[in-house]
Amino acid sequence: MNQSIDVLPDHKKTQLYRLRHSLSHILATAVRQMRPEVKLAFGPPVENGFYYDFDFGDSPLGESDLEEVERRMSAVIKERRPFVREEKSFDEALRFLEESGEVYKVEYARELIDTGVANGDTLSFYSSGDFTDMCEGPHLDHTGEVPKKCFKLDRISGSYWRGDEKRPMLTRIYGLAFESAQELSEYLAMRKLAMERDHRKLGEELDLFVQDNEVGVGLPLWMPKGTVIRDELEKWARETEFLGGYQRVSTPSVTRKELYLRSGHVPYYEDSMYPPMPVDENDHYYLRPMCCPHHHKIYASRLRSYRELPLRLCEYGNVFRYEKHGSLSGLLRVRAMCMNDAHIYCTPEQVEAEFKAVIAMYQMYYGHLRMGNFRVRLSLHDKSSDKFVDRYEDWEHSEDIVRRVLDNLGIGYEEEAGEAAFYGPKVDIQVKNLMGREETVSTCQLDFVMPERFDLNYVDANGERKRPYILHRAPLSTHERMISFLIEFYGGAFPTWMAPVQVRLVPVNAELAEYAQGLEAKLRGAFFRAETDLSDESFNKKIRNAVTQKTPNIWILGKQEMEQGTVTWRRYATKDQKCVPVEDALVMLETMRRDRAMDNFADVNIW
RNA sequence: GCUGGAAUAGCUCAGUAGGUAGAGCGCGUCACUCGUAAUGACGAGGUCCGGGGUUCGAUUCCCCGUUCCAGCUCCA
Repeated sequence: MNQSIDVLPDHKKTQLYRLRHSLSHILATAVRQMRPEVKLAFGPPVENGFYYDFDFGDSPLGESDLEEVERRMSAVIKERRPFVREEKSFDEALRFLEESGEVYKVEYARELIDTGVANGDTLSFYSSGDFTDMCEGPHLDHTGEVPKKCFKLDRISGSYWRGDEKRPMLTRIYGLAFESAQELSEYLAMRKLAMERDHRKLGEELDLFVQDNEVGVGLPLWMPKGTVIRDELEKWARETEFLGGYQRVSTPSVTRKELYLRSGHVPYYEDSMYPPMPVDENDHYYLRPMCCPHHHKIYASRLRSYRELPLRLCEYGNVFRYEKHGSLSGLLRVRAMCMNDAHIYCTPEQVEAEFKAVIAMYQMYYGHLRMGNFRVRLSLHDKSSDKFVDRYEDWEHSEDIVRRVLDNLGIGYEEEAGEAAFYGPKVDIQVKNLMGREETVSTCQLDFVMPERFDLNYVDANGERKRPYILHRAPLSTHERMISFLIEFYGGAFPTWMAPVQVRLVPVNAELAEYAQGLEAKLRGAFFRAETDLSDESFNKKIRNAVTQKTPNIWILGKQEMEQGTVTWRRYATKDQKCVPVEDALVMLETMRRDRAMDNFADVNIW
């Protein structure tokens, strides 16, 4: 969609870029053969391929038409049509587009001209055969340069013109394209493999969570095994927060409207909240979409001295957000979630150090979990939007603070305007899931608005009342989102400390059952989640079942082990095994649990 | 919320040119008692998503709804 005609950046000069861009023109050429009346919108190259947006009016193409489109594209490629660039003056360009009825192109051309993005006094067009499109290029020399079988139409879906839901809904056709047939098939194979790790699929297979229509959409039910993972994360957070000087609080999930009028969430974010519940005569209650106002109220419950600051209040709190139906997805986007929330109230002098400490905590968590596949986004306000509070100097000031913290820590980040919270800038950890959809996992926000709205203050050393700053932070995100990413990232294989079943005891035959159960009791006595396979299955099948469930540790018990007081310990991550005396094995397990060893990775040595 | 697609056994899916359905896995029973990824036999499971319509008859065709999937939008 980025069709600015500035000097071409490097990535646009690559052969792959030209290939994908040319294929989007070839796609449009084929589509126009089938629907001569079609109106063209944007058709850029994108990651893994290209797309083109069409307005089909009353005769849309559907999924079943893609095969024919692809056939026609191949025919165009065979014709070796040259791509010819032509510059048209502004007037000429507009006349041409208007005459061909390209209303979307006309709008875009006018915008390029009006905003001065079009440098010089011309707009460029590319023609290949009878198809001409306004386009900055570059393209292949001719359609015959498209390698054989290097592309595939992938999906067809809707998209709004200019990404604006108030404007017409267009039809977008996505294609995959690579420089060779082999790369395409490799990509397809990779994607197929990746889908095996889909948290929705694994969540069901591993019995982690379910959704039930009678309960409601976007309201997952956590099964016993999934709850183990939540509990372990929470336990870790409690320890980490205790060491970080946080204090735990507990606050309710429903609240009077008054609170959200004060915070400003009503009316600004009312659309994203569950509708209010009428209670008593004139009172309305909301399910809370976040915990902050409750924590602010705890802060405000009495006068605070500077000696108490920073005050760090934390809570794994349930929050409820009325997300749009079509955006719900597994655990990734839900309407009820449990958030690793905390609010830090501090003096202006303390802000930087506190922000730094929070970022350090993020680095610790992400480093430990080996979640290296994220980008850091510095989310700033956007002056042209009315979504943000209107306090220019505070924005500049607080954005500087956050930027400075990131710079000092040497953290690479990308700034994005318009992504801030309405009350302040934030640092977001952005992670892509298997489908390539990027979501914010964790966020840390600097808030200069709520202290005033809630009239929060503290008494400084001189006896004067001052406004504190507030940091909002959620490094472990919500259980729902974090665990959805962990499932996919780990392929469902959790480290021992988080695993629903930590040790699966597999007796070689029925005679060993009693011994196995004794060992299980011993493990459970030491608070390990151990299970014995007492089924009548073959030994091979028992191993297979334990492996399929991705149990991190299988303890195999045969006659020899019983006699020697050992276990044969098979690791999931490596398939290695080792015979270990029972007492030693217990100590090793204790160590793994204490250190939260990431033994789901093969390079982690546990013996 | 919007556009498109889908919904058949617990799961993955086949099928019926309109005459109420089948496989594999899983589950149950029995036999087997087994040393590192699937022992064998038998059996039980279905309002073919829900509601209307057309029809002698609808899982199949039409309409409406629900849910799921993909994309768009949104995302404190």
